[in-house]
Amino acid sequence: MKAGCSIVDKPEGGGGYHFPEWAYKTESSPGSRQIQLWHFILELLQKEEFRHVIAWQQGEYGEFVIKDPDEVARLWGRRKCKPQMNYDKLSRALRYYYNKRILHKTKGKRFTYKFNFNKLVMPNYPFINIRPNDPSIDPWGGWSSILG
DNA sequence: GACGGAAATT
DNA sequence: AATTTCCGTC
Repeated sequence: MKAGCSIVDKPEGGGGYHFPEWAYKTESSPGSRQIQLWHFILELLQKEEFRHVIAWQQGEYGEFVIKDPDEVARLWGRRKCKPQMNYDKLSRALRYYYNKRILHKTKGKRFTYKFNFNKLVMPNYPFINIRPNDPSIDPWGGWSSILG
């Protein structure tokens, strides 16, 4: 029993959006669904209220900047019930995504990473049809029209 | 800050 | 398997 930390994950910001059931890992534990870090990142990127914490980088499709590493780590730690989470540990998890081809680092740019959309997200996760709230920013670069 | 090995945790 | 934790190295 983890008091104060619900099994069912709630999206940050209290918005209505969340990934469908099958998008979550259901591995061993029968009742527990664990959100993936990159799902969480996309969730934050989708909301305007977190624009000062993490946001899409204009110009490069799929590239985002963590403007407030401590806050992102705090939010992630809250979601996963890991109060001791920090950017050092969160970034290690992001680094494991390099070999998995989910993300890669934008070298030289501080706190900047980029999703490998074409390689993994689009082919395997068609449910990701979220749109940026700001029309001037289109991280999906043309894919949005295909996704509808 | 960023990287990645190693061990622990869930 | 996907992190979380810890840490030496650059």
